[in-house]
Amino acid sequence: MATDCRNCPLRPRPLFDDMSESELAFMRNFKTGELEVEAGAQLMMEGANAPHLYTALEGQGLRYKTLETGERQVINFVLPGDFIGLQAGVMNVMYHTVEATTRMRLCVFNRAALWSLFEEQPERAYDLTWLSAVEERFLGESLAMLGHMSAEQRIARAFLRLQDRGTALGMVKNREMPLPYRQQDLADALGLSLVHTNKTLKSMRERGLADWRGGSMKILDYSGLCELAEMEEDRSLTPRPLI
Amino acid sequence: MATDCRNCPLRPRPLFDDMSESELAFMRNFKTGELEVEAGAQLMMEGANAPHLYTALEGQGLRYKTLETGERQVINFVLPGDFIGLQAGVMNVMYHTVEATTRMRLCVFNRAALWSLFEEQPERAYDLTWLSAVEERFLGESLAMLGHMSAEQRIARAFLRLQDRGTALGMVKNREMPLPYRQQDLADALGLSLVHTNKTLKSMRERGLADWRGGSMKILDYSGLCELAEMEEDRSLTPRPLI
DNA sequence: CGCGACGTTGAACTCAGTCAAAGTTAGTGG
DNA sequence: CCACTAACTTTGACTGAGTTCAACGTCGCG
Repeated sequence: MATDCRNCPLRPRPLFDDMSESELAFMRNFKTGELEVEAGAQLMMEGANAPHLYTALEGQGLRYKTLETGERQVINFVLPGDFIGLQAGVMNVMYHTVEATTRMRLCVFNRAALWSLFEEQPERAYDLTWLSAVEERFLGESLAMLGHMSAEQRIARAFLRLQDRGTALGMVKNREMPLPYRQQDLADALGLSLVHTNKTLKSMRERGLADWRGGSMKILDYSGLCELAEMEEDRSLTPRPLI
Repeated sequence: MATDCRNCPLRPRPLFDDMSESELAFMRNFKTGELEVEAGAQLMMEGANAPHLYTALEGQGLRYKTLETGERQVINFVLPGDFIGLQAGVMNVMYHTVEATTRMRLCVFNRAALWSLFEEQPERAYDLTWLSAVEERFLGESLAMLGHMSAEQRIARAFLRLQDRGTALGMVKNREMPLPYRQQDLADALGLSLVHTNKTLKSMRERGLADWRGGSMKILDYSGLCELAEMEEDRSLTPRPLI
């Protein structure tokens, strides 16, 4: 039973912008259904086109590129509210793969209708560009992270960024949130080897900074982590459009 | 004397998509003038808003982020045809700085008119999103590069990417193109130290791969560089919109 | 119970960073 | 025309964070 956009569980969150009546009407029409996929499913494949666009409703996933050498670069972690398939939508081909890490529920949009969005809903088109610009910003920050930070700092920063997003989505209780990824996933996101990631995680656990085991990540020393990651202690995410 | 968009020196290049009459008319109106800046000028500043958007017409520049520690992360090299200020346009603030490396000539657009672009010119809005998606793709590749490649490979890849862009812009003669950056700029782009960049450049020069000195970069062994960079020898850039 | 996926640990090695100093070049002003 | 400076490049020596290799441990599942 598909959720009506009017009852979207995500949109009421302060993280997401309000939607006008006309936008809502458009979205209800734009949305063609819902999809539930099992953990491990590939939603989008690098090099392929895709007939659908998605917005994650529930569950968690990964975006990654596969390199010629077989290694992976994780581009980002996919959480509820994330729009999936913009590249395929405008460029007709994906340049990274999107995979479900847990079982996921997704809103499905018809790619062919994307053009009508630009024609009929300039606000929504603007929002799409906004999202793309945010992603660009995020990737720029990731680049800086890989270019200039130690393993410990990268992990601290990744944890804090995830916690920020998790907080805005109500996934955090008592500085603890579900993080159902493997160590290899984090290593591939941060440009580190699995072994070194493992050792650094252990040291951070022992030093009482953060504890990530069994699919759940808990921040133990918030201030310490912020300092390590060179991040403000007082942060909040800018509200963003939901598509 | 400002160039009329009808006589745009860039648009006829195969790198750029054709433009319809109505798009051209819109662009002529959207463009409010031209700006010429000296080498070293900052066009956009991180954290600040900007009243204007630009498209580079001539000259070369840099996009970079400044980190808390004072280090820089170069995000990308700015060449003619690049659109500057999308972040400021949609997010009201830049998250990186854009600086002219050489004297530059730029088309100037009024930021306030950006919204009219979305309202009146869905094709142009689509193009803008397209550009943003391309940038996202590029950053994803850069991330993979920093995460998984050796210093030599990163430099090889950077050179080839620049040469691809330079070729499409007619800046390459005999596998040689102007590259007016400092070694520090490349180092900051690739997440390497200046010293190591210098030594790697020397070794690549001595091994007959590529020679970059005095503001000019020449590829000596194309096949060798491609192999090193894990790139196809036979590449071409997808035509893209010019804004 | 055995297999596969994931996590943990130790040892050896190496690529790249840091430090420190000298060389080169272009520009400036006396 | 030459001393002087500032920006950039080059070089050598030393160091260490992170990789690689190779096991071993643990847990859930068919």
